[in-house]
Order: sequence, then C-alpha cells, then structure tokens
Amino acid sequence: METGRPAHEGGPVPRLDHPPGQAQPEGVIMKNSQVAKVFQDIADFLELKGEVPFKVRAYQKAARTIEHLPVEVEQLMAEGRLRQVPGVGDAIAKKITELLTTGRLEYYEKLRAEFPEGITTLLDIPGIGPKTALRLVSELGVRSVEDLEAALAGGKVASLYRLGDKTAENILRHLQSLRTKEQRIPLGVALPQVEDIISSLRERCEVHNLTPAGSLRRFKETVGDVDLMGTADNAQAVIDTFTGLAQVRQVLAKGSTKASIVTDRDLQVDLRVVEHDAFGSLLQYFTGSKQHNIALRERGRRRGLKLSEYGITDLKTGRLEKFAAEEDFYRRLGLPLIPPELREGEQELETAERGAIPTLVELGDIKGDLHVHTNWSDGRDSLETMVAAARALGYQYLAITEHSRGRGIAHGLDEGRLRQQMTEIRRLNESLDGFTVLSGIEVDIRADGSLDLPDEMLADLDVVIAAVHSALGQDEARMTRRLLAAIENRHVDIIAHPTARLLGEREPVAVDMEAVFRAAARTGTALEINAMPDRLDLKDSHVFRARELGVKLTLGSDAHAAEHLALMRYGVGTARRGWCEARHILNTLPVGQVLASLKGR
DNA sequence: GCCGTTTTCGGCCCGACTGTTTTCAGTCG
Repeated sequence: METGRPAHEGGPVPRLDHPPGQAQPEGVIMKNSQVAKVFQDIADFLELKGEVPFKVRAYQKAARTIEHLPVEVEQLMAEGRLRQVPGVGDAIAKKITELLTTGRLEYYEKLRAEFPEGITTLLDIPGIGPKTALRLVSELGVRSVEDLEAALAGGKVASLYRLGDKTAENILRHLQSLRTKEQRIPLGVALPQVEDIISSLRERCEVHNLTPAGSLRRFKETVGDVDLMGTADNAQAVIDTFTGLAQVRQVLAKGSTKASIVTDRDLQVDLRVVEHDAFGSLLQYFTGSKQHNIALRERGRRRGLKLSEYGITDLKTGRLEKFAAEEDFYRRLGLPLIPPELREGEQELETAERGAIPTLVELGDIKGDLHVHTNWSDGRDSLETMVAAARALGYQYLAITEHSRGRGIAHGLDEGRLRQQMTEIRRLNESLDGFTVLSGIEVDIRADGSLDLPDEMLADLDVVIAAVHSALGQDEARMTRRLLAAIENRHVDIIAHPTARLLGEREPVAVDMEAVFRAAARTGTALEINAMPDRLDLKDSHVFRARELGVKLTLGSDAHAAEHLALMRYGVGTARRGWCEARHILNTLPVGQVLASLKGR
C-alpha cells in the first residue's frame, strides 16, 4: 500500500528549475506533476510550521489528486472547472491559477524562504517526520543528506532529547536502504511469482481464500512488496509451509500467523493468515489503496460508523460487526462491491453511490488479438503455431501484424514479402473452421510522420497498425505532429503503444496526449492498449481519458512468441483501471464487427 | 483548507509499532 506522501512515479521528482521569485518564461506549460509538487511542498512546509493537521492534509490531498488527474490541470483552468476537482476549494483554485498564469506562487515562495534549502528532502527519509526534521535543522544545523550522515556518524543525532542510539541507527539504516533501494517491481514480474507461490502453498497445506492484496490485486503497473492473505484452521502449518517453500531465499520474519520472505528473484512477499470471520474487512483493508480506504472511512464517519481492518464499529452502541466477505463490508456502507482496479480514491465512491460502477471488461470478453508477430519478422514462432495458440485461448481471430521494412533490426517485411504473407494467410484461412486470421502490418511511422509503406499496400490489408520505433527523442511539438500525421492517414486503423515507453527502461516520448486523443476520437482511429507488461501503453490514466473522449480502444498482446498471447490479461487489467467496459474495446467484438469498426476498412 | 443524506460551522481515518519514557510522542502503512 502507498505511504502518505505521494510517490512521484516515472523518474525523478520534477523541479521548478528557476530560482524563487523569478517567473517562468512566457508560454511554459506546467505539468500536473509540477503543480502537485508545489502543493506537496506547501503541505510539508505547513507541517514543519506546526500548522493544524487538517490544513496540511488539505494541501496533501489536493497535491495527490492533481498528480493523478487524467487531464492537464491547465486545461481545467481554461475551462473554469478547477473547483470541480475534489479537494480543490476557493483558496487552492486561486493558487493554482496564480501558479499557472504567472509561473510562480507567492504563498509558496514565502513559505519556502522560511526554511533552509533541502529540508523537504529530509522528510523523504523514512523515520524522519516533520518534528524530527525540524530539530535536526534547528539543533544540529543539518541542511542536506550529507550533513545528516555526518551528524549520525558523530553521534549528535543520538544525543538529542527524546532520540537515542536506536533511533539514530534506524535513520542510518533507512538512509542506506534508500540509496540501494530498487525500483518498484513491474506487475508482469511480480504476478507470475506470486501465482507460483499460491499454487505451491495450495498443494502443500490446507489454506483457504488465498489471495494477493495491495497494488498487485489492483493491477497497478508496478508493485512494491506483495501482501498475500488467506484463512486456515491451522495457521502455523501454513506459515511453516510458506517459509519452507523452494522459492524462498530469505525469511525476514516469522510468527504464528504472519511471515515475511524474499523470493529467489528478489520479491518480498508477506503472508497473513487471518481469522475467517474477519477476512472480508482485512482483505479490504490490505487491498487499499490508502486513499480509497481514507475516503471510505470518512464516508463511514459521516454515518456514525468507525471502519477498521477488524470490521465496522457503530459509534453509538460501540458494537463491532465483523465481515467474512468483502462484498458484505461494502454493502454495510450502502455500496456495491467496488472492483479492486478502481480503488484509487479518485471518484469510485461517488460513482458507487450513484449506482454507476461500470461492469468492467474481462479477459473472457476478448475475442481476438489484434497485434501479433511471427517468425516472418522478429517473432519466434510460425504463423501456424501462433494461430494454434490463439485458438487454444478461445479466440475467434488473430491479426498478424509484422514490422515493416524500415524497422531494419526486426527483419521487417517489404511489399513483396507482405503480399506473400497475405497469400499464405488466405490459404491458411481456407483450412480453418470458425477462426479467422487477419492480414495486418505494424507499419513504422517515420521521423517526419510519413509511413513506411505506400497507401496502396495498406489499403489491401485487413488491419493497419502504425507505431513509432525510432527518433524517440523528438521534442513534443514534433512528436505530436508526427503521431497526428499517422492518425490522419485514412488507412491507419490503430496506433500501437502510443508513448513507446518501456517501464523502468525508457521514458515515454514527449507528446501532447490530449491532442492525440482528440484527433483519434475525431478520425475514428483506435489507440492500442499494449498488453506487454513492460509497456502497458496506453497506461491506465491515458485509457481513462481516451475513453472519456470517446476514443476507440484495442487490446494487443504484441506477442513475439506463442506464450506471449497470454499476456493479454495485463492489458485487460490496465483497461479496467481506465474504467473500460467491454463495449469500449473493439476486440471484444466478433470478427465481422471488428473489421467494420476499423477506420480504414 | 475542504466540505455537507448530521452540518455553510464544526468537524476532519484508523490502528500499530517503536523508542523513549514512567504515560506518550512521533511515525508509518
């Protein structure tokens, strides 16, 4: 689960790269993450000043909401809709406006001037909160992480009143682990390991309701530690089996109902065996997100109920009600079960109150894969093997979409080879019953926005996917023009992995996504949710916004081998996190309707 | 500072752990 301070995802915390008091150049657009950072800093400063906690929380909440907005805050301001953002009232709306129009915020700069540079970085160290940070600064003159290390080494921290050797040791330990700390683990790495552990445990001992909780259950693109939960008559036996599994490299902690291990592939997994009659509230609690749970408890409060992992207490009678099933927990609050993928503390509660929680798309709704490679280009398996694998998954169709030639390293197809493959696919289709292979291409979008194959060629195909693979460093204006050019091409049905990011490896390209979404919606061009777990591109928040604007979406596994077809579930999870129902995803349709829905057909 | 099926004023999420203390402050998830 998440900590109180929002983690800035996707790289270093954005900084305002201009000194205080100096306005940003005209026309510089502030990203939501930058605006959020300003308000998070304000919250930190107010906390350091000892301001009432509720005010601090108000700024924190606003920062978090802004950071996760599916649309640029700049745009909301232009439309006069700032006040509609939850947690943004008159005061914060005014500050956002000042920040966006002038590039600076007087209130923020005044606060910042009251504290030495770098004090907020102290707050990022686990174990150091506002009280400790302030004392480190005022009593020891600590102004940086380096100062802190020196103070620790000199025994000065331990000598402060109400601190001591143990506290100093803890800070030092956290400081060191922060340095070597690995990034959050991609979902696609964690989930298979966890499933492996779950099946091993089920085989070897008597355990029920064994379920991952936390961000893994919510299908977040990366996860930290993994929480596993289950119930059992003999908890100790389950714990013993768990810590003795072959996948376990290190046992971090072991008790009678809870254990913590590190797998041979560096994943920390915590298992809790809990009482059966409180399993529902515990699973709910550990699934999070923290923000969702806070919002839920606030809602409970207003109804005179106190929510915790143990159940729901009626504040009048003091009676605690337990819940074995999560669904009953939500029902007690007058809500339907909210799918884990929606539990991000954004608008799911309000939507649930209106009875408008969507029926999210499921893996079983997917009738075919629209993005697949074979050994004709850079895939490993033959056309026949890929088709057999797709049929085994229950699909009704498969689009073969090799790279085009300009993608030199991938043995891309030129027109001749592509026509040859079309003939081969026609022949294959004749031998297939109740299954259709579609002839497609993943045509390269060149640096200037032109496509790698002539229109006449594209017109003859069933499915045309276009994607950028090179010159990824272009500036935003150029990259946006480039993608829009492809979207405007009447033969292009789908834009694949629109931001070209690789989780933990490559940043997304600089592109005006709002412009891409609007052009895609206007022209009927679909955008892909690439299901490869290191891509997940579009990502969840993009999916949300694109869907809102009426953009057609497709799911593609981008399989380069037969077993990759099964990666589709990560794409489905991402679609669910973007609040998609089956009707939002083209390839939940049977083959005839998919083809009819594609722009270029 | 935000917000409302209890409210435009008076509330604001909850429990556990740790280390330092003789009763609890600070921090975390």
